[in-house]
Amino acid sequence: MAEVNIKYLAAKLKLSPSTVSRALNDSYEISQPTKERVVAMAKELNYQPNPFARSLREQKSKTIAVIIPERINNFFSQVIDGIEEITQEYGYHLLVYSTHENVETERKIVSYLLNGRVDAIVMSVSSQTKKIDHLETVYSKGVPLIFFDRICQEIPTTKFISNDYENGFKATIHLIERGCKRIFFLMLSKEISIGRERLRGYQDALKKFGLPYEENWIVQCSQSEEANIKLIAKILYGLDRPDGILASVEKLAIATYHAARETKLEMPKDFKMVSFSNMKIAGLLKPSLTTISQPAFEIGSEMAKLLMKKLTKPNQPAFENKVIQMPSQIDFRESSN
Amino acid sequence: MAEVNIKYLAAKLKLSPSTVSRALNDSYEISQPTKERVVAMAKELNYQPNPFARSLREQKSKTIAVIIPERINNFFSQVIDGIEEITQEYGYHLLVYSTHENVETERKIVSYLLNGRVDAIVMSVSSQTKKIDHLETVYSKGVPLIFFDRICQEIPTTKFISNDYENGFKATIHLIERGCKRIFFLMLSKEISIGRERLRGYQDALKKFGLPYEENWIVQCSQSEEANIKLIAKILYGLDRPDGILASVEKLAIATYHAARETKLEMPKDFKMVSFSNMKIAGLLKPSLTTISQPAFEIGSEMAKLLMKKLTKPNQPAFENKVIQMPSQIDFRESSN
DNA sequence: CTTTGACCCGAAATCGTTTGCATCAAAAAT
DNA sequence: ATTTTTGATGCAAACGATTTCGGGTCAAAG
Repeated sequence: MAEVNIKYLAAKLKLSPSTVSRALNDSYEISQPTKERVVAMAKELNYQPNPFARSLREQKSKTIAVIIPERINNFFSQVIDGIEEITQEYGYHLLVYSTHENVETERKIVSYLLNGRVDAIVMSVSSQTKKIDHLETVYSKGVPLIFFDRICQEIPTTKFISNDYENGFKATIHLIERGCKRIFFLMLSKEISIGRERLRGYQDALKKFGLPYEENWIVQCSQSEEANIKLIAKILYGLDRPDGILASVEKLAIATYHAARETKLEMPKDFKMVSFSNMKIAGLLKPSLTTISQPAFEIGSEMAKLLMKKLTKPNQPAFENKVIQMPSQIDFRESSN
Repeated sequence: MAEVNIKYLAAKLKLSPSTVSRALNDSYEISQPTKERVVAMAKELNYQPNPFARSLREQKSKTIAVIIPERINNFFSQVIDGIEEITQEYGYHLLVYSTHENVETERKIVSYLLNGRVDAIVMSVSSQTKKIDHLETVYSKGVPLIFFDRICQEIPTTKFISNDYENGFKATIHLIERGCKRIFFLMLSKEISIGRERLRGYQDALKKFGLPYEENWIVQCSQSEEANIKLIAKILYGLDRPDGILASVEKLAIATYHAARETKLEMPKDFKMVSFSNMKIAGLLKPSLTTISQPAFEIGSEMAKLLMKKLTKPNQPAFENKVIQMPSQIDFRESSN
């Protein structure tokens, strides 16, 4: 493990550590020949500067935290791919955390990150997050913070989402046009912004067409897959069962497939469904699923670009308090036809 | 941003930084009353030790790197969930990198990690990895290293895989029993260990049943989804097309679904398929897919347990040079019946 | 002949912790 | 009464990099 550090390098070259440092950082104070000599030797000895020494001195870590509610989810995976695409060019590293939709875990993770370990945080809040004092702490500590998808409106920073309202609206209209009269809305939690926007779109669409709807058509699901399947199956068994379903997140669409199987109901004959989902194989399901998919990769890369601008250029202002919308795409398939 | 550090804390308490440090680390040298006073003040001022100063001093980072070939893959996501489950308890952080199946990217990522940034590396090598000098460098530098799934046999460390040979064998026999005579094997690359083992199982099963097979039944696919679909479609259009397919990785099964659709062939009527896959919704596909799924979460958590033992206890030996097998599960579904 | 400035480099401080060693008072042992 | 032990704390060095400050050389300018 005999680490080769800058002092060792300096000794080898019969130079001082300061000169070596400057040479490696291409300082104007060092002569060309010396620079070359240093760089050559550094390469030969395979010198790698100690990241902690540097971080300590520079007060920055070249590391970004990404906090997501769950890992087994195409949307979030794609977003991270998008982020990495950009940050890798700049030599930044990604610490990835999953909250598993648990607020307590979220609070804990966030608290780990307040000591300068990361230069910025990119996050999508858990569905259970109601109190947001931990997020306010992050903001007030001055850690650059960006939200996406599940955003927290109260914190004045930049947020990236898709046109959720519009797509909730469009999807509902699509179902109405396909003849649905009793359209249910499945959501994870009232807390999350994304669900609320999609819900508003749904409600406004019904209103526009003068369709009545009842409170219990808005179904609050939980984190438990089994519980959700049971809940949805119960709804499908009911006398006043839906003829249309709008699932605000992918996992609820999946649960609905299982529930449909259990109740022996068939899409799109017995009811139709549209879901927000970034599943790649939506077209291979039985029946294939009509989806509204967000430009996940682009959301990730756009966020990263904004971050890199802020972190690598001097005198950058704080992130503006605004919401950036990136359009989703609707793919019509069998489940709603 | 006025950071509260140990010096500030010491001044407030009218103690020296060393005493404060020892008190916070619960050293026996410090009296109980002082300890309490220090801890109380630390809490009040919300003191968070600077991780870089600590890492620099301690020569360890409490960070582990996880390197995977792709993010949009249930198997890898589950593995990471498993790792995180354990490491989080110990206060370790996870740097996650994707190579996108690209060796050059893999080399670059690995080289970033040789400077002590991480205390250990957990990885699954890219399908293109043939030369392994970069991995040897990691090993020789003494960075604890564990492989999983796509392992590198040449490096003498602990590796975690599933019973791939056995399952390749079983899956093939299953297809044979279902009447298949011309079973093709789809693989990503000859380089990856996992593919080789599964292939051996396939070959031995055919041999056992005295079934002849031709070289071109072993199909080498690429990274491009489209190219794979075209390739498989071409095979399915062929006169000597397969009546059974064993896909050694999930993405090739997906490609086969698309190819089948293109060629208007139907599973399981025209050909049957079994795939290695950790897809959760294999049962919802049309037709539902017979899968061999690895205990991904457990693989992750077992690796993490081994790591934590090594990293948190004193005088731990290097990882043994051995392969740990964790049994997969086969779920028979329509695609092979 | 002195001054100026460009150029190249080194000593030492700094970032925030941890820790080996020194200190020093009080209690215990002689 | 003197020495030894014990317990609690402080001083200063270290970890490995960057950077401020300053020193020296040499050529051009005054």
